Amino acid sequence: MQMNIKKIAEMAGVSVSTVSKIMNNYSDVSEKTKQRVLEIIEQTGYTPSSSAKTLATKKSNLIGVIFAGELNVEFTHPFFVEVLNSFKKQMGVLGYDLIFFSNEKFISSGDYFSRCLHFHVDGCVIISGQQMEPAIQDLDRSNIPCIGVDLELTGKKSGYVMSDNYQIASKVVEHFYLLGHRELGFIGSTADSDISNRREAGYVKAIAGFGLTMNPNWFVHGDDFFEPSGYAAMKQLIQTGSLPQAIFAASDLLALGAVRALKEHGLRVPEDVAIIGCDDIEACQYTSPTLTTIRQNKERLGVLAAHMLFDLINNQSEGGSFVVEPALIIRESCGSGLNR
Amino acid sequence: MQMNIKKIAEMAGVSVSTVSKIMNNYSDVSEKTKQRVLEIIEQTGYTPSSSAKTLATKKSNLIGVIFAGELNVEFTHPFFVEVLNSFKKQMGVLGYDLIFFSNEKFISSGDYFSRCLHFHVDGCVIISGQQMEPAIQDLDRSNIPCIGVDLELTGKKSGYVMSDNYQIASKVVEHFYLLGHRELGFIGSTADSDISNRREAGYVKAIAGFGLTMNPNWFVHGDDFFEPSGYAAMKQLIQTGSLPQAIFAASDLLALGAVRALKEHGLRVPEDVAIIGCDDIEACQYTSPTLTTIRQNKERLGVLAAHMLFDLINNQSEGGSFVVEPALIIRESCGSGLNR
DNA sequence: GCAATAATCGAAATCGGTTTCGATAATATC
DNA sequence: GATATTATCGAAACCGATTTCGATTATTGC
Repeated sequence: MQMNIKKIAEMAGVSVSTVSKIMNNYSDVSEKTKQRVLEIIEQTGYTPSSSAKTLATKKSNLIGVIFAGELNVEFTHPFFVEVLNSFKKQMGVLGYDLIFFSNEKFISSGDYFSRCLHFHVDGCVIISGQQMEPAIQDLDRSNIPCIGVDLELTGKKSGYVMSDNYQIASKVVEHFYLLGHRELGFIGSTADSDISNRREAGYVKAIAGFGLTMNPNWFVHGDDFFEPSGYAAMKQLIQTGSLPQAIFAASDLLALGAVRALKEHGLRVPEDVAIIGCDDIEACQYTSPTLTTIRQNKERLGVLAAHMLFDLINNQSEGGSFVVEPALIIRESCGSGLNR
Repeated sequence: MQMNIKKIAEMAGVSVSTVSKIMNNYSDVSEKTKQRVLEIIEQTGYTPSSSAKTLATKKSNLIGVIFAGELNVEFTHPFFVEVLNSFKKQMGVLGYDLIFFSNEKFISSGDYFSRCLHFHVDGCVIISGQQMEPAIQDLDRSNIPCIGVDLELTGKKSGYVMSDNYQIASKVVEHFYLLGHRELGFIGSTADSDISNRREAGYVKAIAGFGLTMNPNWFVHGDDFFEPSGYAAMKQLIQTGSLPQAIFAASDLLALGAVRALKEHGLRVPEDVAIIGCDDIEACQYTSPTLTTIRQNKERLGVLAAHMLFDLINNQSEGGSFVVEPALIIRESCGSGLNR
């Protein structure tokens, strides 16, 4: 039989308020009655209703998770999903559960803000590599605590985490440089991808930083971050007749697509062209050649996002951002790697 | 300013009940007042509180998502995550949002049932390849509608979806058979993995069905479904000195691990040993050789799970199960494939 | 032993909705 | 025009918790 606080109170011969106080660790209840009530709660398996509690306290202990931008990725995105995994675990330790807005009736209109109010979420995390949609801006400007993952949220109750994209690019260029490559190319995603743009900007800057000159003809772009786009972009590059010695791709899948195109044209990786990807997805270890790449610290990103959100919720922070350091993972696609 | 139904009622000069009726499409309210109220709702951006609604109606429009078993997978599991993606989308179309239990305070004790009551979920989906834990049994036996993914739930308000593991195995054996292989091996996960066991059982049965004899020495097992386990299992097999002509691995990663071990010992795939994996994860396309595998219809599994759950929630079904057909995806790891 | 203080408990208002049922107004029937 | 019927609306109870504040009881000080 489904329990509620009233039944527990009756069974224990106390008032409803006393039971509530016991559940919430109030001090003005004697140890004796506390034990008696606790025992009954144990026996009956009573669990308080979250809706009643949220209604009364205006706290839900729920974190909203929003995948903004390209709807077709979500759970299947290899990078975000790992950040999310770590975020979920850490948020769980902090005492929260996660809610994913999927109800098409509301999500299709993109009104995430209303949904957050509807569910009384204590905060939310927004995962996106795209530029900010208006719907997300509403959230950012609201006083619902928000953390962006790879999304620069700047509202008064907002913050964000991302990898240091300049450092990513800089590590790539350094590695290429030390291997003797001076002619560097780039394969990115579309112009509306913040991530791709930041990586490209960092790359350009790093190239200049190493005293090299960049050749715009070696910079090409696909339609997204997936393998076929990398393949198409590489083909395009090959057809120009002029190839760089080394190419940095804004994602591992773009890199793998590029490798496929090169192989198809009888070119060898890394002998003819060296390639570095980005993200270190699982497949990198199993491809041929295995893919040298930049690994983002996904676990750390998730943990940081969780803690920042927690602090924001508890007014112990004014928001801001955390940028985490990436790591170069040397495999075969650049040739014999020196180790750093 | 945060709105509520009372303020809306005052602004429109009607009673709270009238506003509620309008929000819920009752018929006993005139078109004129309806329009007036709707306009105010639109202007103020009023969104009803889910907790108040849930409290009053005992319906939350929330589906609980539970990852049972190995806690280290969750969002990063390549197969489940795709099923989940499809499930989420379909559940969204049916008007539901998803909640993930992560609060360690409760999840560590495994009491999913309490959590479901706590949140008043209308139903839940349980994702697992392990044998049933007691905590899941409580849920299965309860009258909370439950759907298992790769988990045989048999309660009166339960159901499940899974791929036809016998058919999976049967397609593998048929393919091997037509390629001329008669000596068949198997690499599985641990003995407490339902999935691995079902695939192995199906495999054994199919071997017999094709009039072949099975050799237990060619059946080995790893500690999980991941790559290193496949590598270790294959090494173990190699050390026995006797190798089968073809091997079916219970997961793609196990298969890839086996490939690595074979290569390391100077053996070629598929020339020396043919390999078929299972799941068709993304990496299969990028490895060398590319991996022939069995693809499960993840999208269909997710959609079916959603619809079954919906029917269970609305008492339009007595539960039961759906088994979906797998497909053989021919790539390079078995040699020139005839097309079916 | 009595007043002052502290410990313990409960009544009742509140959170924001839903739903029943009765009241009133509008319309139809003859 | 009186009555029956239907359309429209609102009062109030309810869902299951929290929290304030006052009442009662127990303890302490002297």
